[in-house]
Amino acid sequence: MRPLQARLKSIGIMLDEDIAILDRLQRRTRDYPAGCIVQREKGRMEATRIVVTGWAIRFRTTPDGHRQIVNFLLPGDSIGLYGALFEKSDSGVELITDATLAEFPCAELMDLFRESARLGAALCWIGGQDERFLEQQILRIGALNATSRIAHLLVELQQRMLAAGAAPADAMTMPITQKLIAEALGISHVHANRCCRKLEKRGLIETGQQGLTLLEPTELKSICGYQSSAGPATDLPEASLRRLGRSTG
Amino acid sequence: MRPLQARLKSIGIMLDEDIAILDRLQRRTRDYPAGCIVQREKGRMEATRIVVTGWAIRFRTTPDGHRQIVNFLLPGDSIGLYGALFEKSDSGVELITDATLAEFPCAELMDLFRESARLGAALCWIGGQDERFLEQQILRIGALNATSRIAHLLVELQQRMLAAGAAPADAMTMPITQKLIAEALGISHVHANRCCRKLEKRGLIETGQQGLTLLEPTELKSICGYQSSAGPATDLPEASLRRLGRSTG
DNA sequence: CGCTTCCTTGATTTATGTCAACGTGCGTGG
DNA sequence: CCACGCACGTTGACATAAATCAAGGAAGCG
Repeated sequence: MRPLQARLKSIGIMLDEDIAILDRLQRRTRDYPAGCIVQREKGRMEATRIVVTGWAIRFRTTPDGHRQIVNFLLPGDSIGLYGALFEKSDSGVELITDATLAEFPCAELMDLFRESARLGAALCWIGGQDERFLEQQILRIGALNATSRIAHLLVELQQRMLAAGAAPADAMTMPITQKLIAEALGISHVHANRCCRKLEKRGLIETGQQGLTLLEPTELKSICGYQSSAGPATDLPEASLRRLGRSTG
Repeated sequence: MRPLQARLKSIGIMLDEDIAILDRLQRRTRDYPAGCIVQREKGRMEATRIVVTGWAIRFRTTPDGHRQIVNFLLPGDSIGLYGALFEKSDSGVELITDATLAEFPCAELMDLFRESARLGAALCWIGGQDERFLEQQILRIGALNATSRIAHLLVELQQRMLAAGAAPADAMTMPITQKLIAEALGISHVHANRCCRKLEKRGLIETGQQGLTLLEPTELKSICGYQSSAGPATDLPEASLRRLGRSTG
């Protein structure tokens, strides 16, 4: 199953017909190589895209050339979900691995809203989750020290991989470099390296050529005081579910 | 005119009937004193609220007691816009001035989506803007030094006041303390004070008992490399406007 | 009047940035 | 095949931004 469907299925309101609609929406996919800029900063948003496989980053650049990663995009995440509502994007999107993206015109998304109120709500829910990820990022950068920031980020990414349907074993290894960690967390890559080495020496993570591996997620959580956000299964209020079920017709 | 209407009117798709609907949605208001916690962290979201007058903060707290402000809420901003989609809120909301809030059940918002596709899109647009504010906040905290962070925050808040319909003169003074600035930008209040004093001595801002005043917004922008996001007037693509106009019926 | 909150400033410590150098793997092109 | 450049990781020495500790002043408020 595609990761978007996996995420939405976990909130418990998806019917088979909804899954079919989502399959249709993502029928056109395209492969891109790592390093590809899928969305330019201040550029037009032409299409809505959904990450099917691979990882990407959403970033912004300051006038002095400093690049800040605002969020990582994993399978199941959207690029330009509100594309129909905004002429331009403030942030850019770059692929950090080879990736497969599902692409469709922004307008098709609005048709989907008409077709199924449940799905419309589900996609708003995705958007709301994005906002939570940004809040988590602010918490990390604003309130934690460098080592805790790294632990916090790694734990969040793992949770998100699991939510997108990755097998628990696969969700331990992620295709990120120390440089990316540094750019995401507002620290220098030298300092990021030192903190990573510290975590590695404590046996909490492992770095290899294909990425970074979490060895002790539980301990990582404890050193950064990670608070998991409200679980998806219990998150959608029952009253809303019934409402949406009715209005679909 | 209420600030929410002012913000939406500036994007150019509001008809008189839409304004009337928004007026009706905000017919029930309630006054709260400064310091009031309107939404508890990890608490249930009972209602959707819109700030009519006054300022608030959205915050999160780490296990070690550090409070991080993730966003400021100004007149026209929403609290719990996606209330129907999430059982609990991850962040808390506290009023930093006396405030008037419009309150209505989350479900009423979904009725509104059915009533006017234009308004539904407009409210998604508000949600999308919130996301941009969070991205700005990440950029500030992650990529700028303390003084620039302060300048950047102040400029953004002023822009947002203007967008909500404040008179240009009023948009110069904001009801925030140095402690709040520190909590928002991830710096100590002592350091925030030193940076503020530096800006004050350069004649860029002024601090008085009723708040902080921007004297030289232009220069503040230049010292932090502030990039204004795409303007609202040109932001909603024409194609979407026409689409929405039709589907309203 | 005492309490609280906010602002202010100085002295000192600490976390993190910067600069510099070097190793490794890896793809590219000769 | 080798030589080369390039991106990434690693480590040390040093510089600096910012945190912490400490103390006090001013304004609001019961």
